[in-house]
Amino acid sequence: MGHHSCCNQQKVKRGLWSPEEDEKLIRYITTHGYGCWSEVPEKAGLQRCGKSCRLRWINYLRPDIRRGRFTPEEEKLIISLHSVVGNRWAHIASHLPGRTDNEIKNYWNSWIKKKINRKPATVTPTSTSTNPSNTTIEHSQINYASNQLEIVNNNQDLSTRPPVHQETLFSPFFMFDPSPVLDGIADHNNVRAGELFHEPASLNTEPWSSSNHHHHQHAHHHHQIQVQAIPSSTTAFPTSMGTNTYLPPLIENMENLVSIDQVQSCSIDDEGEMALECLQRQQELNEWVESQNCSNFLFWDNVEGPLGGEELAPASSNTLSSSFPSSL
DNA sequence: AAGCACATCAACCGCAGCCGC
DNA sequence: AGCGGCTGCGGTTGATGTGCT
Repeated sequence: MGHHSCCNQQKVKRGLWSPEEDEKLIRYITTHGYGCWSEVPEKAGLQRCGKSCRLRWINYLRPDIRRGRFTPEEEKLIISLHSVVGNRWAHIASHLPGRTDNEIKNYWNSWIKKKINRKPATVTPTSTSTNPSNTTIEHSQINYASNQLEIVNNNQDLSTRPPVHQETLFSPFFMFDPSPVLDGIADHNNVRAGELFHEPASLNTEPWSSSNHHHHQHAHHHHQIQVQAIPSSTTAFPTSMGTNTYLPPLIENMENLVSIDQVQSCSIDDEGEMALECLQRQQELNEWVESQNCSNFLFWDNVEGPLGGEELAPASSNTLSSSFPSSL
């Protein structure tokens, strides 16, 4: 096997990250950004390869990470998106604010295992449902009851079925109706339900100097941190992160950071869809942000309750302990 | 209490694609 | 055009946690 090409240097540490390493990485990123990941380990004083640093940051340390159990709504979204795009975890993650592709992938794999194990019991003749909310999920039928998800496949496993209909790729909300759950949220936040998912999804899911459309991003975003100040008086980090108790001095600088993608993004994907709808959404988002006094770009804190946020890991203890498994 | 099986999740690996030279 | 460096992605592994017997 051997190490990755970027890790050929002497004594590159592997395995779980220690709290000290995390602190070094956070401290470096918050003060310098990460123009070139290959330079990060050296400059941050880490015996890690750049790839490992990037992974650690993206999957664990970045401030907008959302941890804890997936809510039923997130599960629905994952299922819907997976039925459309297949195992494109990064794409799916781009629609789930604060969730990482790794997390979704892990979730799906473990979930699929359960499905496979339970498969004989889950097959029901409900695939003829006329419920319009399910009509675009062509080969599967999803039942939701007591947070138990049931997928009934028509002779094909979701995990192996190829993506369908690229034109529906970015319209997950056309596949099911989130309104019963989200109405309250929309009312509360003066935002339409669709926006609630759509906008933050494109806002948060990639690190500051990155974007979802990796095919064209490198030259545009590397070697600089796109920074815009948010007139924020409160922390921009999910409380569920527990960062308030972990590294308060280190995250101070980050509160006012938001990528140009977060401001401009409209899920411009490599498939190149969006344009007018995107621009409209951007404008709506800007207006909404202004109307909200820009207190926060992370909606999830606000919607935590209605969306089943009680299922999220309790802020401090759980998150902290899981943040540093090596310290346990 | 001990041992085992299973579940979860952080991290690694290899590859693809892009860019600059 | 070819090469090397870099990033991002998806598949996979391995350590740890948890529940059951």
